[in-house]
Amino acid sequence: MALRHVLLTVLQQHEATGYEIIRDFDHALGFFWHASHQQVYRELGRLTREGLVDYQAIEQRSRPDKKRYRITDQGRQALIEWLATPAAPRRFNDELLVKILGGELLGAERLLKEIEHHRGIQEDRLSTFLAIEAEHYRNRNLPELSMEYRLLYLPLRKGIKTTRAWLDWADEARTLLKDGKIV
Amino acid sequence: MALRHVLLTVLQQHEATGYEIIRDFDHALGFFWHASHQQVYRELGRLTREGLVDYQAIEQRSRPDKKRYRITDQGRQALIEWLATPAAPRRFNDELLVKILGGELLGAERLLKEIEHHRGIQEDRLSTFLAIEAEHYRNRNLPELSMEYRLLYLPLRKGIKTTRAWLDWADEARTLLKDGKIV
DNA sequence: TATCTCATGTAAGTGGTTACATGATTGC
DNA sequence: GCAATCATGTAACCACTTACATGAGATA
Repeated sequence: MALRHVLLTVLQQHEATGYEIIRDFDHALGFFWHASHQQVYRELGRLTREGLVDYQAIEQRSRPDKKRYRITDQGRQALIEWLATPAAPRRFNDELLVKILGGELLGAERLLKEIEHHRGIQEDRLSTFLAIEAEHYRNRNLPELSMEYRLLYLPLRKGIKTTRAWLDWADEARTLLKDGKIV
Repeated sequence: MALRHVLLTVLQQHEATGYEIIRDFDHALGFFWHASHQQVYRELGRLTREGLVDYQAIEQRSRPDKKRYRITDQGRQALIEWLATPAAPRRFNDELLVKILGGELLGAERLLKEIEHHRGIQEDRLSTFLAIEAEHYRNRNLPELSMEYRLLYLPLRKGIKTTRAWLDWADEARTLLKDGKIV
């Protein structure tokens, strides 16, 4: 039930339409949260019914009306309560590791190929992160930036560090698989 | 729909009861996959109905009968097909990072406290991983170990590297938050 | 006396994915 | 002419969590 808190957090920073939030999930927000547009619209509907957000309808020609959402006092209250309760540690399921467990059936060569495929994706991620860092944060005084920007720096740093750790692990995996030490 | 493939992978290595698999999820398997006992029993039921696994009932006094599951040829076939199709890259949702985004409302001090709380958990994880590595893998020739053990080494290494990256990030976060550069 | 381990399940609810639906405007 | 962008939604399905249920034997 954390999506609602993501939405409240975003709306606490600035008003937004569902469409805009969804766009954010494909960009900056997407580095640490994913949600489909169906989820976002549904949750915004619920939050409205429960009085945690409200919206101003903006008429448009030849398009569905925009709904510009705002957090309400009640919503801000709920957000503060959530922020104050410690998050449960995340457990995550990693398909690639399962495939490694099944590696005997697949064979070292095909396993390596799969890992290399993911390496490509991770390398792209890292370049994206580094480009954002170079453009927005390097050679700048953090206190000069808006609070919203500053708060995004820690997630970005986390992305950089964990992606590097992943690539580092992939190097090691490659060595162990190529030497036939594992499969 | 990947839980079924985890179950097939485990059963491909050796026969097991649902109970035993659940126990594994709390131990070695748990480092990269989590599933509740309800999920496991239900999925084993489905796999049986679909003919991908079968089981031998073992009568017991004063306890529910054990069901010792085996993978079938059809199941092995399904597993091979799944192994051969590349996994989609994982996207994951990180509550802690959302809280950082909402950090303005919470304040740097409470944010730090929350991060320290998670640090404790991650440090425990790392010690566990290192203990397992020391006991089972360090100062050993990998090829001497059973295939099953060897295959578990890569996930373990991944756990070690990513947990270290996490702790490393937490150090940085602490510095930035303490200096008041972020919040 | 209480908790843990063994060993299996059902039921209800929430969260998330996939597919379907509409329709004008802008850029290649 | 075709795809992408803007802007919203419904419906069906699947995954996962939480709570409830049983009951003996072993250990503290």
